[in-house]
Amino acid sequence: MRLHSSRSTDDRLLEAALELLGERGYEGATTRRIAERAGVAEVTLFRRFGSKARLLAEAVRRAGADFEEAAARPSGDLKADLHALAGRYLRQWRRAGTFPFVVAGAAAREPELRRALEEALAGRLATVRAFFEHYQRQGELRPAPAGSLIHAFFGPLVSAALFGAALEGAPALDVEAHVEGFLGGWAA
Amino acid sequence: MRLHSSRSTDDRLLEAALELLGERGYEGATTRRIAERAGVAEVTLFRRFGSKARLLAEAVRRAGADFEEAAARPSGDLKADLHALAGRYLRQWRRAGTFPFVVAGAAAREPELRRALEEALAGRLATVRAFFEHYQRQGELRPAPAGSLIHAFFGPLVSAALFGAALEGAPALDVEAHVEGFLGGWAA
DNA sequence: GATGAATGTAAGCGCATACTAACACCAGTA
DNA sequence: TACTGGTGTTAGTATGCGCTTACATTCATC
Repeated sequence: MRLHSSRSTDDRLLEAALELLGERGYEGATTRRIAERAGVAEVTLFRRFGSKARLLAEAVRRAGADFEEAAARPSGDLKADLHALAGRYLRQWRRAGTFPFVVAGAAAREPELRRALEEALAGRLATVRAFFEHYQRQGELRPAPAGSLIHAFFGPLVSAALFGAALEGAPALDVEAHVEGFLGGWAA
Repeated sequence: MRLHSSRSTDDRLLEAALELLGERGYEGATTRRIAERAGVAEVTLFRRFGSKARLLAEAVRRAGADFEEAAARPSGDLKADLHALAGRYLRQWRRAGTFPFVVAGAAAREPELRRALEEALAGRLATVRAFFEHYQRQGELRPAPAGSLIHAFFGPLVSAALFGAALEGAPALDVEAHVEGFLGGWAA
């Protein structure tokens, strides 16, 4: 399969797979529905990706790469960077809906998915870690372990997105206040 | 169904459902497997709960109640309370594995599950909110919106648990440092 | 010892799933 | 013209799903 990559067919399948993963979960993203949404015959899906598992793993890898593009590159102005980061991050989670939870849940029992997820997360993590370490070297952040900074800054964004997606009256996160609180706790 | 509640049968079904939800996801938690693990005939499951959806919703409600028991009751010593809270919370998430993500993902397409999840979360949320508001009244925490405090404190715990469950080399969370950072940002 | 509630056993229904086989079409290239 | 690679169409397969029906068994209470 995937002899000469006919890009647009693969693209449409991957995109449809991504959408349906978020909307319907792993088992709900059936090969029929994916093919239908992509405007392609079901058999084409199998011809090009071999199996549902490989298609979905590939789709997750691609979603990870998209996420990566918006990653953290220090500009020199820590506070401005944090604001921009938080905004972009929240927007991505909001657009993703339940997708990350579906994938995290399914990854436990789908080895191909798990590998794709680990790759995607590891890439993101390295970028973010480098971001914080940069500002530690500049002396603007305390020399705490990068893990602490990462969780202190991204954790509240994650929980706001998670509870926002799952619960109607979830408590809101004020980005302004969050950045202030983070700097209060971790600025040098 | 559920005429005279024969507790142990229901209990075993609910427990098995909870385990399988975490291990196999919503669709992977089949009625046959749940019944087998509970040591009960499949038909008994339907006689007592009527449908798979109702059984799983009930199981989620129960998991929420268990979580609730360990909830926050202010002792007067803020720092000690935060430590205890963080420890208990992390332990619960760790034991839960991917269960919360499975539920969050499935809730989007299973209305009964969604209602159960919303109930469980709303209960938890109220307790936690009361905890922070107590210490605000004592003048030990800044008078920020409760949502900001909740996300600032629990967010890092959630992200640590999430990435810990999904990724081998996830960055660790130092609870000690986390509480320090939180107080640095939000203590009055 | 009869009653009735809770459970078990066995068989199966209708349906959707992931995936395959066989064959037809069509565009671009040699 | 002939070939070839990508796709579509149609019709499957085997499997597992949620759920039901009919009948048998256990066991405490009256």
